[in-house]
Amino acid sequence: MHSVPSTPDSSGTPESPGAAALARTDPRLPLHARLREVIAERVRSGEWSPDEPLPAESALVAHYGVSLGTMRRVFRDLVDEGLLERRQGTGTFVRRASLDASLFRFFRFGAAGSGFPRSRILSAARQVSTRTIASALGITPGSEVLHLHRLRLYGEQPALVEDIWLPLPLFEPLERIAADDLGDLLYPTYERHCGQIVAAATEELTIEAATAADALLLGCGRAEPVAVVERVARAHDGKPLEYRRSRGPAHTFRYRVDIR
Amino acid sequence: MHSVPSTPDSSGTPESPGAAALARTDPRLPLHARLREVIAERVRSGEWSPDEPLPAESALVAHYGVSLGTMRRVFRDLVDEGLLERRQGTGTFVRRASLDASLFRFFRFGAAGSGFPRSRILSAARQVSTRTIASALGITPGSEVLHLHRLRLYGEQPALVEDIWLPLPLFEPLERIAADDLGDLLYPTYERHCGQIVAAATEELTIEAATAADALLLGCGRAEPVAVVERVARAHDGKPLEYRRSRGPAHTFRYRVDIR
DNA sequence: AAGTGGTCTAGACCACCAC
DNA sequence: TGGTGGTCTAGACCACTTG
Repeated sequence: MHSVPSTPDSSGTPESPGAAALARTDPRLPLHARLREVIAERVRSGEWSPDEPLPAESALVAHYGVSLGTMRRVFRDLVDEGLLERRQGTGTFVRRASLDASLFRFFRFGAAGSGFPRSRILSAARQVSTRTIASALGITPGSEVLHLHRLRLYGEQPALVEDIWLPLPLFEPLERIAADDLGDLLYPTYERHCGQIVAAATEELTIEAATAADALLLGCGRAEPVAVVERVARAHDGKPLEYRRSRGPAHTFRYRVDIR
Repeated sequence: MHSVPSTPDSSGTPESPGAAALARTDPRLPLHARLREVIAERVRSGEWSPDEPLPAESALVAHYGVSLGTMRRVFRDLVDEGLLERRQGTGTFVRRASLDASLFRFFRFGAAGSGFPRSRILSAARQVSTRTIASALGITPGSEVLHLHRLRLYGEQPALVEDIWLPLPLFEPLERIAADDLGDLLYPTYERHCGQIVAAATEELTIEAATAADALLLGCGRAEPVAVVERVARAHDGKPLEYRRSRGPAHTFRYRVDIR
């Protein structure tokens, strides 16, 4: 028997189609780490939409010429990383984040408003970016951004005041949508009208005194403490998509962390 | 499911020594999940100290009669869970948490105090537990607890006021230690003198107005907003070990979260 | 040098889901 | 029914740490 243990490369042995991509990665890394980067790069490039499954693991195993165990290790890492999700019997999918609900983990409101909060867009207009906004969005100061100002309420109870800034060439389609049609959830709107998928975010919590304008909108006293959540939302490739500043009365603020 | 085809139970075939423990788990679960619970239970029972390695994976593979791949899956899950840590060439160890530094992720102080904060114990005394304390510690209201009151400072700058409650039969040894000898870090002290290892914690952040006493200690105005961090620290088996309430000036508060 | 965990492979069978 | 991911096994070799 001519056992073929390792597919020696001597003659014109046809390599796996994906071998070239693997060869471009750091050869000092373990194979699973190298393959993980290759797959992650394909995901970040937007090659697969969150609605279409990736090729089956068996197909990718053949494509890259690795074993099933290695391929599964790659997938498990990417799932842990939050890039993918797997559904048995269905396939492997690019994960689409659902961050809109997350903000409300920070605030507790009268149990009355158990449902989802409504949004009222107070204004939507072009604006020249300040240094802070430009820095958050990774753009050059002075370039134009779209600015949304909105109020979120539970029933008639004001809960949060938000300012949202979006880099402008990218989010131009939103300008042609009536403020009332933007919907309560913005991220699906970003995806539908601008093709931008929010995949991750960084939030920073601080405490400040309410401005006169915010106090009026929130129905709290002037200079009363408010909790401020600053969020930068990003695409899979890390590109900043949104800079958001949300304020809510400090007495409604509560946040839980579990430490390992 | 996934009945193990090998090792039929027909004759007097000697089963693996660990088979009995596995048999006590829910047979509908995958083998790796069942074995994970068995190992986790042994860890939580305190069978291994954080300084002694667990048996090598080869030994456990033989003991439980599972394959190496399954054993490794179990270990990887337990590492992800934060229960264990593995060091190549050295062994697998019960993880000991290092939570003392974590509190200071919540607060930013003058970059001056770049080092570690000092602790000044203001008082240490027995106390009858209130309902709140008893509920946090999972003990019956009215039972005795040890109460520590301390101030943490960067240089001469007050940073945090803390109240710490410890269930009393357990932490009695601390009463015989001079307040000045408790040290800046309490968790190593708990381990050394009471044999209690803190493995996890839950923290809850809220915003309140400073009490007169706290304002005095923190050097801030009366009724100024303060950030409150309430922590329940637990052993590996989930038993509450400590209830802690830390307050710091709101303007020094800052917290970052990364959302997948 | 011996023992530990880390990587990788090959192949079998099972459970779930959609068509 | 066919294809997907999930589980489990067996065994080889490598890399790291310690004595």
